Amino acid sequence: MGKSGGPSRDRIVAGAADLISRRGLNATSIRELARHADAPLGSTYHYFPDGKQQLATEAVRYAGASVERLLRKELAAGPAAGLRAFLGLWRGIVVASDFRAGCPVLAVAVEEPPPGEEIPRALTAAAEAFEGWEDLLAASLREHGADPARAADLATLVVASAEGAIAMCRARRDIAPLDRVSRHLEALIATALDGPPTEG
Amino acid sequence: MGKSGGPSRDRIVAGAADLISRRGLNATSIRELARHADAPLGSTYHYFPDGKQQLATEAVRYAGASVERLLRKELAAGPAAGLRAFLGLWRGIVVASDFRAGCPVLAVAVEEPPPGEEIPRALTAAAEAFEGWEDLLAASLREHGADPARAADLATLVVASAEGAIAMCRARRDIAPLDRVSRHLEALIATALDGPPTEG
DNA sequence: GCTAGACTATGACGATCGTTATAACCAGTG
DNA sequence: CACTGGTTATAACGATCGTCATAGTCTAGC
Repeated sequence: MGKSGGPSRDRIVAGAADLISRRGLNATSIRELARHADAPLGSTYHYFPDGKQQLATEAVRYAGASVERLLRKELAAGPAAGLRAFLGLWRGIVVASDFRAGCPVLAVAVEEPPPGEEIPRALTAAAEAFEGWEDLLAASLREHGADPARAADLATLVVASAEGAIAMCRARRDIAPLDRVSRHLEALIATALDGPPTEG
Repeated sequence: MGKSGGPSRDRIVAGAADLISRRGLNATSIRELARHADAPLGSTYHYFPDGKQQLATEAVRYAGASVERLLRKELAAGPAAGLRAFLGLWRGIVVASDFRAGCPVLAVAVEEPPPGEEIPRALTAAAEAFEGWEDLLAASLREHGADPARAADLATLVVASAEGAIAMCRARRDIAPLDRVSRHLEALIATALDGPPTEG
C-alpha cells in the first residue's frame, strides 16, 4: 500500500488522539494506546521508532489537521458558520463521550516540558495546531469586514474559550458552560462583522 | 499544634497544587509530591490516609479557595478590577514559572474519570472551584448594572477563556495569547457595564 | 525518667511503565 | 520450493508506580 504505512498505522494515530484527550499525555501508556487501537504493542514501535514522543506528536498533528480541515471547509460560508462548526465539533465529542473525552491538543498543552532545554515535539505541535485554528478564524474575520486589528484577538478568544469551556464541561459533567460560551461568541462575531466598535 | 495538621501538611497541599498544575494529576506520583514539598513519603500517607485522591482533592480545593479569596477581595473595587486581578494572577504564575506551571484546577478537569460510576472527588472539587469563580464574577457584574441574564454567560466566558489562554501560552511559550484575551475581556466587561447590548 | 502520641524513616508488595531484543508469521517474487 | 521484507508475538530489562507495614525518632506532660 502507501509507502508511509498501512491502515493500522492510521488507526493507532487516531486512537492515540482520542485516548490522550481523555487521559492526558504523560498518564497514557504505550500499551494502552496499542490496546485502544487493537494493535499489537510491537507495531507501535515498528511504525513509530522514536517511541511515545513520536506517536504523541503525530496524534496532535492529526487532531490539529482534522479540525483545520473542518474549519477551512465551513469557513467558506462565513465566520459565523465556521464558528458554529468549530464549537459543534467539540460539543459532539464531549457529549458523545459522556464528558470523558476532550481536546487532545489541550491535553498536551497543559503538561510540563522535561527539565532539559529541549522542548518536546508534541508540545510544539500543539502550539502549531492552536495557531492554525486561530489564523484561519482571523483571516476569515478580516475577509468579512472585521476590524483587522481585532480579528486576531477575537480568534484567540474563540479558541481559548472553547478549550477552557470543554474542560469546564468535563469537570461539571454538564454541557452548559460550552453552550453559554457559544452563545456569547456568536454574538461577538455578529457584532464584529456588523459594526466595528468605537475605537478612538 | 493545631489538631488538623502542622505546617508541613499545608506545604504538601500547596506543593501538590503547584506540581499538579505542571505535570497533570495522573502523571504526578505521590513520591514526587512528597519530594516537591521536602516531606517524607510516609508523611503523605500520615496526613492523607486516603492516598493520592485525597491529596489531589485538597490541592484543588486549596487552589480554588486561594483564587476565590483574591477574587472576592479585588471585586470590591468592581468587576473590572476583579478581572484584572484574576488575569494578572495567572499571568504571574505562567511567566514566573517560565511557562511550566498553569492552573491545577484545569489540570484535574481534563483527565478522564475511572470507568466505574464513582466520580473522583478531585474532579468534583475542580467543578466547584470553577463555579465559585464564575459565581463571584457574575454576582459582581450584576451588582454593577450588567444585564443579569448575560452576567452568568460573561462570567463563564471569562473563566473559560482564561483557562484556555493559559494552556495556549504554555504550548507557545509566549504570554501573548493571555494578553490578547485579557484585552478583549476587559473591553467586554466595560461595555457590559456601560450599555447592555440591544437585545431584540 | 517514662510513657503517649504525633511524625518520620525504611523497605517491601505486586503491578505497570518505556523500551529493546528476538523469534515467528505471512505476502509476494523468483 | 526457498527467500525476502513488512508485520506481529513474546519475553525481558531496570525503573517507578500506589500503597501498606513496621519500626524509629521526636516532643509533651506526668
